[in-house]
Amino acid sequence: MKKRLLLERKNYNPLEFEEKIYKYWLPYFRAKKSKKNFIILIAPPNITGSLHMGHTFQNFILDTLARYKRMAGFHIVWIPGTDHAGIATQNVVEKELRKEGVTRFELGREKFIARVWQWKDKYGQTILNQFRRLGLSLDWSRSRFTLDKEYTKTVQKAFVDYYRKGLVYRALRPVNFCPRCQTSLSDLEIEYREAKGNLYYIKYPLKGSGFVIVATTRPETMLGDVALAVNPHDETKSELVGKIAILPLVMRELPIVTDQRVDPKFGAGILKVTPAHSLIDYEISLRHDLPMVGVIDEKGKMNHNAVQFKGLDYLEARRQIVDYLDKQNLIEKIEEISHQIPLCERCGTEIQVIPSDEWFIKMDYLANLAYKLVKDRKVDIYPAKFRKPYFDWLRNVRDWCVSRKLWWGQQMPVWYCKHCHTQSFQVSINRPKRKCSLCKGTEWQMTEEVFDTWFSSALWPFAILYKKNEKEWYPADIVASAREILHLWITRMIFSGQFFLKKPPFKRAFIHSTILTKDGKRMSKSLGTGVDPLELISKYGSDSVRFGLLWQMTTHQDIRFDEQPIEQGKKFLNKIWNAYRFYFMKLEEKDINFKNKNLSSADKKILSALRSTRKFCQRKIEELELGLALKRIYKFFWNDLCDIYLESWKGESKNNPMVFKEVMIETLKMLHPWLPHLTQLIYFALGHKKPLFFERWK
RNA sequence: GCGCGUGUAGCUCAGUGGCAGAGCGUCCGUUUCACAUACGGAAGGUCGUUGGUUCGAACCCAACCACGCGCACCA
Repeated sequence: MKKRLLLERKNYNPLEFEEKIYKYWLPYFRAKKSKKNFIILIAPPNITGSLHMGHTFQNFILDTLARYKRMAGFHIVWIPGTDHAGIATQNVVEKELRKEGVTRFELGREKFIARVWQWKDKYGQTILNQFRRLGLSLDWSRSRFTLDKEYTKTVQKAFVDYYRKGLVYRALRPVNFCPRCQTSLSDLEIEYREAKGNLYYIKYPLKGSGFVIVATTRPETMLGDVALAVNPHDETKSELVGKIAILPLVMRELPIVTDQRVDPKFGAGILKVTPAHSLIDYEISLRHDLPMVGVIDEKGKMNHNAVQFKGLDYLEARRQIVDYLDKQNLIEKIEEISHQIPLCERCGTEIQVIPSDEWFIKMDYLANLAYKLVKDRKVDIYPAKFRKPYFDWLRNVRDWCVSRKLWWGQQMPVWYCKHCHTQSFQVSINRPKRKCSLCKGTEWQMTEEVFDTWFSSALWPFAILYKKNEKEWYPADIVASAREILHLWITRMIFSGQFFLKKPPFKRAFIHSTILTKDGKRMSKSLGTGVDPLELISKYGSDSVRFGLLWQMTTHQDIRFDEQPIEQGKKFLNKIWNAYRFYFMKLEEKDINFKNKNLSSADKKILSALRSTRKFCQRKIEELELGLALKRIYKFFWNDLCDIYLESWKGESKNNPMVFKEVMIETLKMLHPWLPHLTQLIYFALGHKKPLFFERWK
């Protein structure tokens, strides 16, 4: 790729060169230990899909930063990887099976997992190849997967460690349960949908005489009622406190208690307490020492506590119970309301809250760790407006349910006695040698439960950046994340890192804006509102797309996607290409006297503009205001350099060729983080043989 | 309900107290020897609304309206 190339072509076509240039760079992306490392923690994409706008945007930001830092003298460490994405991947493969008419249960655990590995081999690579197409400066020789052997071991060890330090417990507690996925879910894996429903006002007779009215949207759970509750400050209800109500259908006696979680303005101002099927009710039951009576099982069917309704689907049970109550004249009225229904984030099935045997991590100590690190600025959550939601979440967080009854994930290092089953367990990586404390048996079986995929993600920085007695790149300088996984991922990495390595896993967490559709809606594959970044790249080239996205980037506002700035990017590439052509032509035409030290006024102006632009950009890049920096460079290039300075070279010119030369190379360096492929190509054409990112910004 | 953010040209957005800006789009003109993916020019705005502070407000303050997001509730 010589000078000739530049002179021959009046126009630049990015698609022609980008992939070749990327291949040329690869060996130079190797991570190595250095006194001046700049370490980036990648967000490993799920193996479920292909590159979307969010990945593209996030990694363009990081790559631009990486190239800038490299040109400021740092050695970059940026290691790629993919996430097994437990429930998400399991569901995609299940969907595939459904087309073949097979369920995962018919296939069996082992065969099913083999199927998922097949999926992983096929699609896990796809998304990484797409990262290459973006031009990211990643060290491919160290790529990791969250389910590789070493990683799994790290995850299991971490759990054992938590257990030994007393942060893990196993409990029968109501949890969010997806009847289709057949697993528990954390609060963060649920989404809500607005739906119309009925609010049933039901008469509960009082012991002695009279009755109270209780409103509920879910009459079928009333068979699990163990109390009624009113707000302690609700004077209109105070004479009820201490009385006993009778649960219709089963005639159970229900004490009437007070609890502040009751909203006196909702419904009839009386809450039926059903600890087995509501998290709030469960909390109330702990405060009042109430039992838990479950009536719905994990398939969403009524269980033996539901007397004559046993075996019915919960919706059918609701219908029959309302029917029964109505015949007994116990329905006061039915109101139509609009309320939020909890759905499984991954499959859309309505969530049931049911009691289930699960493993929990105590959050108070860990939440406190995470809180302090950000409060003391040991971790910079940036922009600062995300600090408040971070603190709020940690203040209110519940214990973390980390067990999942899925098949795809890291198996928990928990062993149950073959005879006593879940009554007796050991927590250890290897098969326990101890005797069972109940039956003295010595046969242990590893549990089929796996970890919440976010439990493993929380250990990502630890697993990929830290190795004892070897190269250590922990902690990272920066991680970038979408807003929606602030708690799911960022927060949990912070306390996990601090807990295990006594150091937070990164110095700065950058929460970048979201790319929305042109009408400000969420981009979603299923709604068909997504824009495929790869299509854009094959239309305009990677540099143009990078330009277009970064051009629109701000740190404080979401982006409404617009193809136009990408188009503008492509034109800009052409403008740059031609500016360098012009430079060549002039140098060839003129017999340059390099000893000339005189500067024209145009020389002085362009040097000054170059300096101030560079200074401005350095400041803005550190603030991650890449959009502002890019706009400034664009303006400098088009107006100061092309419109004024290059024009001043036309005709008779008193400009100094040395200045010309310097300005053109310095400008090329300044452009490189934004337009890496093009600038590298021109750099070659200028006669250089090394990667442009080895140059330094002055 | 609580919190965060946004509202500036047809569109996407810059603009932190001193003459309202950019890119695209639109209209008119130009193939002049780097680039028609270019160049020259033009039209286009009650800066969400109301009030306040100020010599002066797009910018600071208050209230309101609209939109987006997060959290909680969702019995």
